[in-house]
Amino acid sequence: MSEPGFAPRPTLEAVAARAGVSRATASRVVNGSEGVRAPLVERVRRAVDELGYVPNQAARTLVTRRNDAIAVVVAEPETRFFTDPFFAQQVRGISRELTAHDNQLVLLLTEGTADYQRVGRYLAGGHVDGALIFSLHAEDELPALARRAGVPTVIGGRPGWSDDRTLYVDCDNRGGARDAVRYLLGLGRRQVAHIAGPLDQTASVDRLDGFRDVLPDADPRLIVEGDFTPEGGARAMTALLERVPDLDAVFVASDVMASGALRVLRTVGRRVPEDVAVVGFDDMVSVAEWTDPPLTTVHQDIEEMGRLMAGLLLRTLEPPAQGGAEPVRAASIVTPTRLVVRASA
Amino acid sequence: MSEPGFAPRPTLEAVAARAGVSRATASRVVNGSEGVRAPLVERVRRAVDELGYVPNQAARTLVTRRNDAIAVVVAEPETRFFTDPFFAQQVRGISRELTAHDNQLVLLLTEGTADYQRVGRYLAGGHVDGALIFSLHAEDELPALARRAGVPTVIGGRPGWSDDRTLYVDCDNRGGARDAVRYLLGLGRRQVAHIAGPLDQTASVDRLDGFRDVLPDADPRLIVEGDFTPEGGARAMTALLERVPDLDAVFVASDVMASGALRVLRTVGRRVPEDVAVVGFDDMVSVAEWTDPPLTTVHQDIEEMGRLMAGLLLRTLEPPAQGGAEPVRAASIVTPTRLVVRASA
DNA sequence: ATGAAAGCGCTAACAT
DNA sequence: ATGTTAGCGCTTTCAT
Repeated sequence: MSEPGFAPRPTLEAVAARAGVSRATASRVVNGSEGVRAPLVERVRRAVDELGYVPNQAARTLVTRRNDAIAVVVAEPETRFFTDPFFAQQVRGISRELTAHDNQLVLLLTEGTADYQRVGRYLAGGHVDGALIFSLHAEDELPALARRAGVPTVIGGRPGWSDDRTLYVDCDNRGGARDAVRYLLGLGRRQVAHIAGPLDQTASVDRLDGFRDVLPDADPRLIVEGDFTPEGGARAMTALLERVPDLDAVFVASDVMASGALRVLRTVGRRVPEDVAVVGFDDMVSVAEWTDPPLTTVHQDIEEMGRLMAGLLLRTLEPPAQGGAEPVRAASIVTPTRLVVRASA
Repeated sequence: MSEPGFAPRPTLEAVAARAGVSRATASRVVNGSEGVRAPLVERVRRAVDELGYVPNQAARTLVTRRNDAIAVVVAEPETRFFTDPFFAQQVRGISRELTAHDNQLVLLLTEGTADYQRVGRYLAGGHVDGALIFSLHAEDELPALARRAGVPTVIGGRPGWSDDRTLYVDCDNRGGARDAVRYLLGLGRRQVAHIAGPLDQTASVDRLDGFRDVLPDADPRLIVEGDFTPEGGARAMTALLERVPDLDAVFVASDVMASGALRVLRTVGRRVPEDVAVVGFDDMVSVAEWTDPPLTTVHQDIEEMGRLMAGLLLRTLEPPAQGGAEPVRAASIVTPTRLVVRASA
């Protein structure tokens, strides 16, 4: 299977020879350029089929400077990437969009900043036409790295700095959080707590801000920082229960953390939603529908966001349409959220 | 960030000029070849740094025929790929091994056979040096496709056909299943059922065979086929309960399915393990430790298998060591399993 | 509409 | 030890 030196792949040259045309014409046919007469097209096509010709991508890239591949860079320990369905759905959206445009997805996993150099080299090496960067914590230098490498980038989630040359796709975290808290209040809850995500990520901060928009005078003890894992959610819930034993509701910044919180609640015998109402965030179906009880949560269309990211990047890559009209500047996207009511609140 | 026509990346030529050497020497330094005198090496290094030179991969690939990239092809709806922690762990092992050898991972997701052509083109296009193929169902033509493309391949899981030119990495499914069933019997259980995986996959068949090795005369009604999802496990459990109400143990072919089965058991009020003992397969920690009760299961080192797959493939790719000795033929690998006892049995 | 020819940036013989 | 040179397979002017 790996015997070296076997059947070399046919080249364009071979196709041209077989079709009795020049390499240039063969190339035109292969790339679907206009202006090759039908019979020739036909002959070249046949030659391609007969030979099983497939263009050599390296050669093509060398001249076109196009890879038709984009990198997905995840600045998060691989553990979380694979454990958290959030990424899964996002990547799925991306993959779909890229595939639809004949682009490949190159996955670059980083296990801490030690890998950043490797990623930098890769991006600068011209392997990919663009990059999608994920899960940035404050001060993350991945985007800067991509910029230095001259690789167009779209970021997943609002970056910590503002600067409108940086494109990103995010959902309305703050608005979604407000909806969640208002809903809880509407239920008549009086002591609403919040389990936040890691506060070095904007999504966490935005959700916390939404919480505060509605409850500006909330007792600070009602707010605990988690880490987007079930264990973290469990720990946070335990802490909350200890500090504010009479809480009657909690808005958790992610479904995954909420699942951990629910577990703790069940363990200590608090009924959900009777004693404590719980609202999550994300609407990760695989989590929210399977918790006990099923989770009321803020829905965001994660897969769609992935698709949007890829679409935005691809658009950025397109040649600046030469119609005299000023090119429509690609812009960041913020998608809406909506509350999905299940049983936990 | 995407302004076209800005700072072209420096070429080797530029580095050579700046260092005052020939392109060849610059190349030697960049690639760490022996036999360049220290002062020159120094000068070239400096030029590289000053210019921020990074080799153009396309150009390099064109001549070396090496991509330093391998494809991971998953023959499974993306949904399952991202939902099932099994893949996650496997990919993680692969990613680690590849990274350690400076190889990139290109993820090729296929959503049904419609995508096979696309994958075939990609493999044949010479984008990657090899492929790792996953989750094959019977009659899957992905491996044939890779072979036609001339791309060395290692398969995850024993393929359905035998032919020892095909390399694969799998765990001892049959032995693990035997251990599980024997353990259940050792507990004094008399009516041991089995929830199998999809029987068009060898892993499922092998686990079922292990079950039968120990219980050759098991009532056929004790065996139900699932689909490696929690829902499938739940359905299978329900069916089992209906057919054989007095069953007192069940060996489930995957932890993920077992989680669904446990849910059903809880719902209908059977205590685990008192009324029904449950043993899973995989030891997917994120699942097995979090079920209620925690799952006794057959452990396989999934991440390690990923690593082994990548290692095996990389070895296949190496030039056939020129020491006169006959090259050690790379061989398929079967890893051991072991029972991990938690609370469910 | 088609062909000839000039590279894209790099590595690897081959010379020196 | 270093430089010269010939491609790798392809796209793309530029002629015709």
